[in-house]
Amino acid sequence: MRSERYNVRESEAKWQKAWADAQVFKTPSDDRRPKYYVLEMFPYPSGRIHMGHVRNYAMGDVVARYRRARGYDVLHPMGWDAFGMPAENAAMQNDTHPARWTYANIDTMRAQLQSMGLSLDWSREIATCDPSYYKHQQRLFLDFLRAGLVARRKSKVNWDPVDQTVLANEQVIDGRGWRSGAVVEQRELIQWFFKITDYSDDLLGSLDRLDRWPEKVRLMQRNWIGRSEGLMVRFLIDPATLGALAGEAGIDELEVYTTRPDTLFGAKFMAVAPDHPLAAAAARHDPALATFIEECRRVGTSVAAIETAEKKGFDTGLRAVHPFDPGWRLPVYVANFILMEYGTGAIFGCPAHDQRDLDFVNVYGLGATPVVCPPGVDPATFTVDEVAYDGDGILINSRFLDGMTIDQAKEEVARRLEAVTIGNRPQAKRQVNYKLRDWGISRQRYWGCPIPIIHCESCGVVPVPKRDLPVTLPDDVTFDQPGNPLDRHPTWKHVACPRCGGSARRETDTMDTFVDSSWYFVRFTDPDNDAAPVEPAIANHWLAVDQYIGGIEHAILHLLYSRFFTRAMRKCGLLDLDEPFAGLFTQGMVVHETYRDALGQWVAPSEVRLEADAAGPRRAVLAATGEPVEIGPTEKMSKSKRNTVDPDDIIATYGADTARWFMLSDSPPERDVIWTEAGVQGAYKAMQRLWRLTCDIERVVGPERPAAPAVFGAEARRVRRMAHAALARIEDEIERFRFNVCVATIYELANALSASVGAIESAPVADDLRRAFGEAGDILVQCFAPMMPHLAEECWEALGHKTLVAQSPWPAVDRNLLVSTHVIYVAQVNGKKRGELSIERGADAKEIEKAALGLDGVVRAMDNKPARKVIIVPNRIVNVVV
RNA sequence: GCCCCUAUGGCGGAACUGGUAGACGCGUCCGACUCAAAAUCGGAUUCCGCAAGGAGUGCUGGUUCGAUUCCGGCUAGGGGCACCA
Repeated sequence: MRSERYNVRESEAKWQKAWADAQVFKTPSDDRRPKYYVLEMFPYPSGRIHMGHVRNYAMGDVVARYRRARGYDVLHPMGWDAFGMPAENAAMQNDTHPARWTYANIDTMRAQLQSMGLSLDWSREIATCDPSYYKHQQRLFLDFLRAGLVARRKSKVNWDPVDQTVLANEQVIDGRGWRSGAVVEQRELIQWFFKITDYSDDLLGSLDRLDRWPEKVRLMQRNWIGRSEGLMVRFLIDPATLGALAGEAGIDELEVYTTRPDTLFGAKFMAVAPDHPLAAAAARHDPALATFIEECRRVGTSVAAIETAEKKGFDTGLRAVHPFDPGWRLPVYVANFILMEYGTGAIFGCPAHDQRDLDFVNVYGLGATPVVCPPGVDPATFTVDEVAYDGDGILINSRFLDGMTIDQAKEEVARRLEAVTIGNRPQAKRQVNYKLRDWGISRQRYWGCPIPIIHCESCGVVPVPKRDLPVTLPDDVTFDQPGNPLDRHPTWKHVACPRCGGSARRETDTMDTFVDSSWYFVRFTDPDNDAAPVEPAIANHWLAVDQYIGGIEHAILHLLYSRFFTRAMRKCGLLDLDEPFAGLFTQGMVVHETYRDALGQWVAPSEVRLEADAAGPRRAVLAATGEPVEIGPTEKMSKSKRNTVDPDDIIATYGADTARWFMLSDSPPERDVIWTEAGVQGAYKAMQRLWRLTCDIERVVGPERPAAPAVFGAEARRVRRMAHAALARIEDEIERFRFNVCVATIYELANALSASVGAIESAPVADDLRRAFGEAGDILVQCFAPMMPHLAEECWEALGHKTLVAQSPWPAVDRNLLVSTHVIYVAQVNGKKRGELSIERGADAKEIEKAALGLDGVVRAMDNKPARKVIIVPNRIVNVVV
């Protein structure tokens, strides 16, 4: 007789050791079975794992264990995204070294992850801050450089004044640094760039083929890449208006990019960005304009500034000639709402059909002539004053375009202007534009991968020869002042030029940490390779990642960069792969109620006692003092609001299986899960119930499993049918990432088996039924094994197995059991249920109709009226229409 | 401003491609066991109604024998992008 209570702590330790001893999760490199690569986004070693990690890795582990049972050669690795600012901040605050802080955190978090019982191949563990990793990243940089995918140029950058470093566009959120939250400033610096824009079109077009990605993520990337089709149009400047500028180069014309060439006859003005060369040229002769430009710069690009800023402009005095009318002049303004970074930094303004242009002319009184008339509106009376019209319609007030649709007019304008030649070039050409910018990777920080470049006064920019890699970070650095410790290190940056041997200077910028995470999934396929970043044959075998799982917050940054890296590595001959992640799942967050005490201070859940009040509202008090606590909104777990729960505490109290089970029950994986104490206790009870059920089944089955009988009796058939139906459903739901429905199905099976076993009063039980219970018990345990692996091993052993369930093949569904001889029809009258009838499968329509019309409920509802029509849906429903 | 998603009992959520709305869990109530409690087990639990029955998937209109599911129009909540020409 077994213990009635499942001892979580003992069992979890025992089975974790058993898995490790048998090396169950180590992925050999010479397996012939079909491969399956499942990966969860690797963590930043911040100190301790949080519930978000638990959820992420619980899901990934379900997939890994399920695929392993289904006979796949599964790769399921783990590593550390280990470079980054927090390590430097910690170094500053605690007088430690970023490396020591990082590796200590890794040790802590590794132990925590191991306590979760994840089926990871720890022999492949990597940390991006290890020279054995970043050495290869430096090689990749040099490969990319040789392939023309790296650029070094002066550019306006987003400068984070708190972190004292540059940020990529993707890392600026609402005008603030994504990490520090500081308002970002604009600075001009020389930066290293990865030329992600070389792949704008490919990165966009390939999204259509990522059919196992969430539509939401594809859409976000599509918008981020921001493709638009338009026309580049050259406007000549009327020489008579040049004034003091006469004779200067490059000011005789103004090129603009437009997606609405159809509205050319609605043009009222031209405008250029304050940074536009034309603005600069004009400002040299006009101090007032120079002052205006200076003002524009000061306002900056923060969200608040943009929202409150009025449309302002400064008339340069220049006049542009309308491309279709040599006598038509357009004033050229410098305007604060034109961005130098997009298009050509210059526009023609059509106020009637662009809100910004309309706001602008309403300040300067330039008027608005509508040139697109909405359907059903009289062109003679159609005017635009406060709200620009950007909808569909027919061209008006536009000479030869009148009567055309917008598309026809765009085509006509493009066709005509392409045919006009000015100074050997056509006046216009069609052009595709993207919002996507090249990826600036230079960071003025210490704790990152050094960029392997040497600056020599005579040779210029010289790549570090591959034989000299890695360029390692110096250990003896100080963090007692802001700025880059590498830059102020006494000796590190002084080196001999590899080309001429003269004195030279190392590049002191390090790479953006997003570079580290853009190829780690490739490195996992061959992590010990010292000769090269990857072995193409091995990488090509394992990649693409079959299932990638992580948070939606990486929808753009990390996923877009990784897609770029895959293409860049392909160009360098390192990979033969289109896309890195064939399947992507973005999980929801873990959220928790927030609590505040009487003073408004945040209170942690562990300090709060919830008091159930029969019907009234829920109340909470401080556990220590009984003082009331206000229950606030349920939000993402965060340290600042103190609404976190430590996974360690949960695992110590309830076990890893409980935490995993709770994460998978109830909430659909893509939605937020609300963490509650009651929910955890529910999961714990479920675990104990499953254990008791297994013991009950084992008692009925007995020590020896009977052989399969020639014929199963009715009850045995019913038990087997329940088990196989649940199994079929669970397979389907796991593959569709519907773990909450899996959990529900497991409960259903457990409830049914429990009732069935409970009904057995005493021995002896017939062999066929014992056999059926044994089989059903096995299926039940194997179904929850991916989710509660420790409990499953304990149950598997209790059921008399000598093997590990982690190494057992997934049971095969016996489809014959799922087909029953009778089906239940729902009988409806006028679409309302009035009864049901059990009838032999395949009965003909007449028979079904007769049976339905004979049901009491149907007769009553028909109220003596004749049936006008009877609709029969095979095996489902019969509807009588009266 | 533009784009997208979501809305089902007290709560989290089920409902295959239009076919029994509310599976499963939490909570609550009743009962059993117990001196008592915890644990466990059994039952009830969308709303109105004693019942028969009726209403019901954010609101509203439509298609259909039949709509949580499809289409149109709203409302609310959430998210992404954002002077992108």
